[in-house]
Amino acid sequence: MNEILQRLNPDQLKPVLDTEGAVLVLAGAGSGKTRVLTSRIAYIVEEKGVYPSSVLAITFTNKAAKEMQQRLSLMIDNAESMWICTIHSMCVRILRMFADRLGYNKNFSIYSETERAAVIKKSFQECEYDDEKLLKNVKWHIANAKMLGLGPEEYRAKNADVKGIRDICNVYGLYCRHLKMNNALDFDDLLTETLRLLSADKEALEILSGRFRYIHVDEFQDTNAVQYEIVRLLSVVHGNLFAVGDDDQSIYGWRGAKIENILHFEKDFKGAKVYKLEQNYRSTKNILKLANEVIKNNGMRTEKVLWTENNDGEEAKYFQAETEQDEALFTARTISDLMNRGYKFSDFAVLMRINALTRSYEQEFSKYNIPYKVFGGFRFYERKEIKDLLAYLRIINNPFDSEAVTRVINVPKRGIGAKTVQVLEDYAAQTELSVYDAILDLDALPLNAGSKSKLAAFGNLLKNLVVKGADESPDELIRDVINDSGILSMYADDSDESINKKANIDEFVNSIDEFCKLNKDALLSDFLNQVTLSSDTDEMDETEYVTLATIHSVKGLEFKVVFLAGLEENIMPVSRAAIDTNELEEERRLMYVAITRARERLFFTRSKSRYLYGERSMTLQSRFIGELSSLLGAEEKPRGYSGYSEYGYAGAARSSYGGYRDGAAARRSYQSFKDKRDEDYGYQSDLPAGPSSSYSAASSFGGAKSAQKSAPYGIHTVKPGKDYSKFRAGVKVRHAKFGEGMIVSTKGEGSALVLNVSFAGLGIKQLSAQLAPIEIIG
DNA sequence: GGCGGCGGGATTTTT
DNA sequence: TCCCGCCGCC
Repeated sequence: MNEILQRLNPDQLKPVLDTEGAVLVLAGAGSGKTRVLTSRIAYIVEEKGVYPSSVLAITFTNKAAKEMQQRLSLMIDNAESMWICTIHSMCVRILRMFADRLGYNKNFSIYSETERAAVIKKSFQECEYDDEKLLKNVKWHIANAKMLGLGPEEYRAKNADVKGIRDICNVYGLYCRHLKMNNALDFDDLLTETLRLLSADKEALEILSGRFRYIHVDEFQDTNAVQYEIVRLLSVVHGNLFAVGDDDQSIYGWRGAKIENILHFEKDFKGAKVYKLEQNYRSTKNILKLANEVIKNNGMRTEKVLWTENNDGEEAKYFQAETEQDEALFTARTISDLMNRGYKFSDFAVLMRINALTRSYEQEFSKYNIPYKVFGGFRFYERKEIKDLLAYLRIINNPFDSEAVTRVINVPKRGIGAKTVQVLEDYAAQTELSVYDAILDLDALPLNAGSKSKLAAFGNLLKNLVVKGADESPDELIRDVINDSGILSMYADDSDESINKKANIDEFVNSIDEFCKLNKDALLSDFLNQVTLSSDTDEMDETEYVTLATIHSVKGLEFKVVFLAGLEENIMPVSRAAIDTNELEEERRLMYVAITRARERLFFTRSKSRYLYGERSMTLQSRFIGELSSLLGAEEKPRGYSGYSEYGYAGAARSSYGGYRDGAAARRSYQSFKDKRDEDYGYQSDLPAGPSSSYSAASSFGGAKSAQKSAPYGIHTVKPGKDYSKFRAGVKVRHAKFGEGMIVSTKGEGSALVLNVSFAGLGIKQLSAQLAPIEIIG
């Protein structure tokens, strides 16, 4: 134990030893708040004799939870009996414990944003509204009401002056009814229902607050009103609440997070003690200076100035590109340069405000054979083919889930169309049963014989699956779903799209296998909950790749080298923030979060023109660059590309994948995936070696590219001794992506040989002979 | 009821 | 640019 405490500085030690009552730690970025949290938990268990099972720790992501659990299991016994999870996971566990008291079946479905939107739309149409503007309004208000924890009636009462509030709340009410009928909860319901349980059911509150004697909340600045209330209720008896947060890092205001939770902590919890951590262990002095410089422009914050004993480090660089390709190219080359100086791919992150900016990076990184992974944006589980399979699983888990039933009633095509579905839904609504019940109650339905027989077949399919669900494990069930539903018949042709989708399905099956292996005796509902509550950063692993991510998704993470891309007005800050001080301040906090992710080197980039939303337009430099101008080092001039002498990096030859995206891929082993792929889809198992060929293989694979966890980058070897002397002006080449072209000039020699190649319709591209996916033709 | 073609709208950020 | 929804024809 002493060993653990000795690793803390005096500021960190104080809150760790202050074990009783309410404690708030204002922890600046990189000040070791995770260490404080884990040390404190270890301390109360080891020194104060607190049972691990009395400990609750709420984290912001599943990844953080997993890491904390791992660290603690090294420090103390019985760490697995602690509840360390996100607040949503915690609520799921609580709700399952008390589901019957709330009128739910404990196998309730959890609806993500997609399902929510679908049900809202359905409710909207059932109310016979058709004004598109009203629909948008409804969506906004439902989200708002949920954030505040208000039901339809309460919300209407509180917003009587809002135009169209009647219509809005009609739809909202119907939406709630649908979810209830489907035995489903959306993300917000998980919170509000838990809160309802805790405030209405004294016994439940007693049981829970009796169990959790010591409550810890990480990223406290990002708790919203409902979450705050849950935490408050849980700790009201003993008052042992330990909250860690940083108001400067509050970036979820749009999701209802309230900085006030931090700012008013002392008022809300009488006798609360507040500690500040301002020493940063992560970044260089130069990086911290920038962080402090930006954030001081915000008005509403607790005064804090980060300092460090670390070195000055490199000055941050600012690069203004002409186009987004240039911007990505600069980054790709800088990464290549730094790779020669001992950095690893996993040391780099390119951070951006919006997902839409990743494209040019994906292209350039592929060209340069820089492996990357995209976080944020479309998740693996959001793909249509995966959602379809998930819907089948959801039905098995919870047959009342009519949303899932209607989703797959005609997937694959069974000749059951919208009209038939309408009849089923009408019947379900009248009888207050589910669509599943309606299908099994065919005789009562006003349908012709043809439709009935089709429905009967579908009903049998579902019934059999549900029966199997009673005693099969998730990995067996998914195979039943695939076999019995005949879903693969949809992707029987050999188009790229079908191959891609089948590969995704394959990965999905693998992910279930892995889940079952990791969690013995796991139930289907455990898997489904995990899937809906996981984010793609949860899937980050030790593999070597560059991280392409939104700033939001890298909260809590750190990288040696950070590129902050797209520093332009209307992107960062995003356009609407220009007119609203609160929003602008949140954008500035985003900037602060982004800067403080960097440990050693920081690059700011922007493009003077950008292709966005289908058109190219000129951009304006971000105001945040202006706020930093006094500190920014010599601007990196766009100097053609002649300034870069190094085009390769040591070890590039080992990398043969162009890059891969999608989070779920990370868990699958490359080898098993490859084998499977080869036998199932008739792939050549021996891809021609070398960057060019494997790049094209990767690109044709679209989203299914798999991380190579078990055999990283060593799988394909580069064609030995590429003969660079053949790359001369006038020679025709074929590029994996650009097609045929002709070399117009060359520069450098050996592995540093650079080619200017002219492609029809694309103009002249500059390519590395060693790395670019090109080959000589004719 | 299925399917192809066309037109309009969209892009903040996510548990 | 891409995706989705709608419409009209098979």
